[in-house]
Amino acid sequence: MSSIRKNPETPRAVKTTANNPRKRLTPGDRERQIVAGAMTFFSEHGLGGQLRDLARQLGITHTLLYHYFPTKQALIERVYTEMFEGRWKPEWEMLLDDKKLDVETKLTQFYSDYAKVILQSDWVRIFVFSGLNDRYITDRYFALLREKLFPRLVRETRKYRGVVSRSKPTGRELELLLGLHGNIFYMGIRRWIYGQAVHDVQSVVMVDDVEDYIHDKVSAYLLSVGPVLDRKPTKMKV
Amino acid sequence: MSSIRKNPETPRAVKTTANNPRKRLTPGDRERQIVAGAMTFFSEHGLGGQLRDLARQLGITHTLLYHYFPTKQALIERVYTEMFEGRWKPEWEMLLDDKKLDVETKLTQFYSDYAKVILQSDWVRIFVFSGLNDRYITDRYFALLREKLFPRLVRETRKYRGVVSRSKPTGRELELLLGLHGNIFYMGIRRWIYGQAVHDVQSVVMVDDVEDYIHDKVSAYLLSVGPVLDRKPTKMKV
DNA sequence: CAGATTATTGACCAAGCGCTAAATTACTGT
DNA sequence: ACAGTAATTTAGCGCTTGGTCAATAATCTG
Repeated sequence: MSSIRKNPETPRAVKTTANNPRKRLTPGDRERQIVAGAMTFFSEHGLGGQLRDLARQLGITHTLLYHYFPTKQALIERVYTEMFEGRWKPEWEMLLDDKKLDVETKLTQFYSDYAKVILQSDWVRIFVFSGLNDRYITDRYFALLREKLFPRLVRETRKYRGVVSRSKPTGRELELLLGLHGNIFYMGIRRWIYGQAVHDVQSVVMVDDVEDYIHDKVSAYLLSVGPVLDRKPTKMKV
Repeated sequence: MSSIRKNPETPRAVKTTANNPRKRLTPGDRERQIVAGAMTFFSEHGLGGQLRDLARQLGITHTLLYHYFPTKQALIERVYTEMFEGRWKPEWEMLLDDKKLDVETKLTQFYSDYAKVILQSDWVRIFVFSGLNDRYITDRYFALLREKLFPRLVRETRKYRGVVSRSKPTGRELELLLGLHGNIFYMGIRRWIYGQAVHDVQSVVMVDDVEDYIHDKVSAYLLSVGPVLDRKPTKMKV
């Protein structure tokens, strides 16, 4: 949708003039350029952004987009796979399966690196756009997490608590875990959806600065999950 | 924008026929009906949803909307104020200021009631839509939180930890607090943006079921904030 | 029941949308 | 140099959009 207020600055066209002649790229280069441009473009204007505007931003005409992608949806799906499916690192699973490292180190290392991948404007915004839209990627991505990540985190958490059960995780167990996971992602939401500072971190890409926070969050999670889960759920009436 | 895929079911018009004649409401009733309809409509289709579709859903023509609201933006802003500004309860501040209650009870009671207000499809979705769009409400809403809520929560957290300082909260302090806050809100995001179950809670309105989870989250926060903050920030290289 | 009022509608507009087809113009190999 | 290929553009089609305005009809007043 992108525009409840009419777009403030119309992207300036890169006009084809005498000293700025029509550029002719190889199909491969042009396609990569389009996909890269589409990523940032859609992350800013939403999946409903106008192809004419994207084209203008790239300095080409919108019809050229249709030369490379038969339909807008095709371009979007290309962005999906490249940005979300393509950035999952199998080494994360290996790290979490490593029997030599202690749990706190593993979780902290994993989420530090994971955060570097997903805590970026493009990733967060397109993800949320998709969630609000048709959930095309969010559904698939959560399926990925449920298969490859959450079971490992549950296992490690139990190991940390000294619990040996291999049974299906309880609702409260999962809820606390998703609390940690959401905690990390919420930093991205605050930064790139609400435009609120993640404290003192104002750089375009969140990197080292957040590592302390992530370590804090992981520690807080591990520190509290045992006592909280061992406590009986006492409904406090309000 | 709402439609990357063409809208699946077109809202059926309530046709004006012989046995379903043109309804004539008082201006007050009609206006309320429009605003109420707009809330759910915009929460589903985004602020970019078509006024014609909203009108069709209400059983009127889109021109009638312009009789009550001069522009689409005016209607949206009306929704904003009614849904966000209008639902903040001053009694929350009184509850948190109550000197007789212990911290854990206060936080749990507050977030339980707060969750009932904000953890609803309309609220969460419109909030996030706005964040992705122009941040019109999110900015104003965060200003509200920073003024009326966060200072109280910081104060209570310190009281719980036995810390007497009244100094400006540190980044890590705020980050852990926002972790709790985001934890609560993240339940709504998961449920109404990602369409993922908040474990075993599938009802349209989240009510009692989440209270245990909220209590868990508050406990986890209070339990861990002291030890984590007392620990030196040790950068773990990844 | 006549007439005034006004809630509601139908017809319309200019701009913008995704998308198509045909014309151009920049490269490539010989 | 010159033809062939194909990357890129110009022109345009059908549809939708936010918004306008005069016509219609439901209700109120006398």
